[in-house]
Amino acid sequence: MPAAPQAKAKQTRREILAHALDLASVEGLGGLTIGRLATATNLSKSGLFAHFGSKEDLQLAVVEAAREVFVRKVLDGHEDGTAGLSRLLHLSLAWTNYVAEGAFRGGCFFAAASSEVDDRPGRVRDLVVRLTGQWLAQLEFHAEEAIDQGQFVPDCDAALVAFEIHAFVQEANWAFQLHGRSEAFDLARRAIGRAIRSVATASGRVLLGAERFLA
Amino acid sequence: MPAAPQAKAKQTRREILAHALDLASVEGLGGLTIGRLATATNLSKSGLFAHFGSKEDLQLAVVEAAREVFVRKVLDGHEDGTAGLSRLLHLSLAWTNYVAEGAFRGGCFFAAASSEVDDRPGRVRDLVVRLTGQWLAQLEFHAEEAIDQGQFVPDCDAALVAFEIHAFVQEANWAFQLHGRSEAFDLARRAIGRAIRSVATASGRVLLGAERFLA
DNA sequence: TATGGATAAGACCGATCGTTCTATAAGAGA
DNA sequence: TCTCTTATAGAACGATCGGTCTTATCCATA
Repeated sequence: MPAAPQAKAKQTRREILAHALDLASVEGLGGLTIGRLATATNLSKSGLFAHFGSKEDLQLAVVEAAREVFVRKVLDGHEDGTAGLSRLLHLSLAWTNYVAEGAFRGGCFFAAASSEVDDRPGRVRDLVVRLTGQWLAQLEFHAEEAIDQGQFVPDCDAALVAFEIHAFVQEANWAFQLHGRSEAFDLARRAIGRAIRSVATASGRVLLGAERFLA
Repeated sequence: MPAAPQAKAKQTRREILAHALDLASVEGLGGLTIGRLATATNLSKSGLFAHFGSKEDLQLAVVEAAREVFVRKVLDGHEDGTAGLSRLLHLSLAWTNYVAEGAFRGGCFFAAASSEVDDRPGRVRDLVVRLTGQWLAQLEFHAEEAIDQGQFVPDCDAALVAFEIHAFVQEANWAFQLHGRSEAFDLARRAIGRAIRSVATASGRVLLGAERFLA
């Protein structure tokens, strides 16, 4: 067993994870079979298996890889100075676009993973809980920032705003994956705009006025 | 093969489906294994299998059974004369309560089934698509009724209102199943109230005033 | 060029999957 | 009581699962 993996193994591992991400987003983390993944990567089952100690470790690596894609596509480029309402709005729309563009064939990876692991305690579930919880907390944090900056009304519930935004994007993903309703992403954008506008102050509305995507 | 199943078989079938519903809501439609279901019902694998021609037929029967539970717990008692806004609100809250009360151990059956079948074409997927689509259309229909009755503003988008309500309940189910946040159902109720209130006319607001659960 | 650790293949394990086949209890009608 | 249908059991099938073990092929360095 390699204590420190070499360069070539690292590369193979990356290729495996790329296929694994695609497969898992469609078939789910459970349907991600070592045999099928080996076929997809032109490797033998045992050859592939050697890169991960167990199926659980493979699943953990896949979730981690999915997180990296999410960070790259949604968070990167949004770490500049903007804060509060503007940041919340941009993050929400970037997230909507990322789901709409189909980064994963099977739709939002974490949405698919969530319902699969929620009844199955273990390290995979713990990781999914942690990552999705962090994202939700980030939305809520920016909503609180917006309150502090007077962009949202003082009695606005930041947790409720985060709840609503998160709900809209997940709903759009559901409607598109199950019903093929691509217009659901537009509904999500409008719903996000409505939710934010409904708690925005006059000064907040000034920022909103400059934004597209709002009903 | 029985052309017309007898009374005893009917009863056994019901008992099987009761266990199957419970198992499938937790493990998913795919995790619903004939072997485990046989163990749970104290039947032999083949004895159980004889009641359904195939696993697909078993899954179809399970989805149908889930629909019956949904109808009984959410729709029944709401078929009286009320219409429009009042009906929409009552249905939405009844749905929220039904999910919150945990009719199924694994949370909303159709939410779990959705993400499992959305990438797997077949009769099971078609059925889930049809049933969830009907429910969403029903919400939208009542929103349109509310517009026609002057309870919602004329330029209100009924599809958007249905989208938002559906999103909130599914989000609450997700937050509770994955994060154990039982307060998510309260967030859903408040969000539903906010969404409805934001498109209600003065006459619609009169109806809303009489309702609890609104932020 | 020889050697040694990293990388992969291939055969195999027991378990479980959906499914089929055959045999056996149980109940109703003659 | 005999018979015929129905309801269930039991054994077995090929396939596939996650995982292990042994063997072969690289490639870098000495």
